[in-house]
Amino acid sequence: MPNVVTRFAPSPTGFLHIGGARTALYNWLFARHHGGKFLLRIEDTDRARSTEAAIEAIKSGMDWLGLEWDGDAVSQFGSAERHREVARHLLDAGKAYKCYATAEETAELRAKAREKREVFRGDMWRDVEPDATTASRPFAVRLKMPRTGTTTINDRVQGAVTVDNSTLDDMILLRSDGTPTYMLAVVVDDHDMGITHIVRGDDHLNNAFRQVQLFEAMGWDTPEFAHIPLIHGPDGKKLSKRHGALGVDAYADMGFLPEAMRNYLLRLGWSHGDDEIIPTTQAIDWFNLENIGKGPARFDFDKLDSLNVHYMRQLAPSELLSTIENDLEKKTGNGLSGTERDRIVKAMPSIVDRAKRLPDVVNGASLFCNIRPVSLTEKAAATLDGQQAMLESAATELTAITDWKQDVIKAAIMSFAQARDLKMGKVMQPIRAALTGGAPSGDLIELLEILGQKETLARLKDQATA
RNA sequence: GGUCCCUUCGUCUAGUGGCCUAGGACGCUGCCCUUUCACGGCGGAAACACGGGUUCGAGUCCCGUAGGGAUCACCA
Repeated sequence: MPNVVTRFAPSPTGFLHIGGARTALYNWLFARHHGGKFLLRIEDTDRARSTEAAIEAIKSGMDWLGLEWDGDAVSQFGSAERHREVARHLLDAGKAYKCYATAEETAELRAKAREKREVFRGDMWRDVEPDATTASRPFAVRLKMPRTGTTTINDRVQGAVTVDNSTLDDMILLRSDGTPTYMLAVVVDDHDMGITHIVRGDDHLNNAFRQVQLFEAMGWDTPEFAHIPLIHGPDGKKLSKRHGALGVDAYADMGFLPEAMRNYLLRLGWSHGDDEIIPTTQAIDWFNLENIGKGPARFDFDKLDSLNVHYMRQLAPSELLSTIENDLEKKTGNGLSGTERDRIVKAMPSIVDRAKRLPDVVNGASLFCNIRPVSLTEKAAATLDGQQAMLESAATELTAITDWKQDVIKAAIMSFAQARDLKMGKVMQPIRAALTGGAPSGDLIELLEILGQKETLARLKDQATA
């Protein structure tokens, strides 16, 4: 398939939500798979609702996801003159006409038609000759839709979908203030930008039939369409803010890795046999339009989490550390020292073992920083209550160790417990509480070793004297 | 309401008429490992929306019913 060109065309009225992110991903994947181009076009023809902040949010969301677009992002509004020119051309060719009805009149007629259960085509001026009374009035430009026959789209996802032309309305191309509508703008832009494949949400499927008519009126080739099903919330209803209708930046903040997000979004509505773990390079290799599912999919945080766990474990300890470093320093309030860094890298495998999201890693890693005095949870405080003397002598026991290694430490603690006729748990639990303050932590002996004798003793003594 | 689309375990899905006593993943769950938390290992429960056809044979094809969704702007 030569010269594939796809595009992602969001309207800048908010952040890049999860559905848009998936649409962008599919477009990107398809283009990369075919060695084609992936373009970004901002659909900002609605001046009132478009904001610069939203444009930035969309771009940064795509950056985070690693969806690089080719060339500069295009502003649809910037081509308004070209859109008007096309409308004029259609007018001259008799394929469009001037409609002098006001917005209010139109709304009224529409309501009536609906009451009578008739299709509203908006064609009240279609066959009326303009006369002296209309000459000075503002007008909208409408496309003359065919009245007979059918239009069928061979959608790459939905299959062949046919609609009666009689249900198509004479859509507005130019508003009465002379500005182009989205319907006109998309078609013109998609043609001008040489888009070969339009991959978008299936909320646009109905629009596609009308857009096809516009392509044909201009004598342009119609691109291939692929309308992908929408993403729903966990309850099967439309995504709301309560669910996952957050910006992708929110997912970044929650501590998901972009690679995990890509894998999740890819599998949400697309499949490749039984494969679940599909890194991006593999995805580019495999992606196609045919394997996109037809039904809407629900968003599921658990599955996203499990993918996130997988990709966190894929990262080398030092890589993971550098991705959380900023957050870690924010948490501890200090820059990372060399020893702290060494401890964290050493402990990383066990930290990651019990982490689902990046903040879990941050918390786990923070235990290996110099964070004295350790702040205690209520539970930890209760565990420590009355154990001061025991901790004191345990610390003394540990001070005697000259070879600070796990097996040596373990042996020391065991003999310490035995000598006092204490169960291991009775010794381990207070030590853990003193060292971690009650934060989730891994193997205690390993923690001691990595923390080092000095820091361990210091933390123990903090609680022993408390 | 009109038009269009969709319907396999709780969720994401495999399945393109016989390989399906329906497979995988997440989640749930039993056991094992673990003198701590988790990880891990081995198991388990769990679905073809319903009703008619077509066919030697249907999750797979057709029709109907039900349910869900999208859309019906001088928004995009």
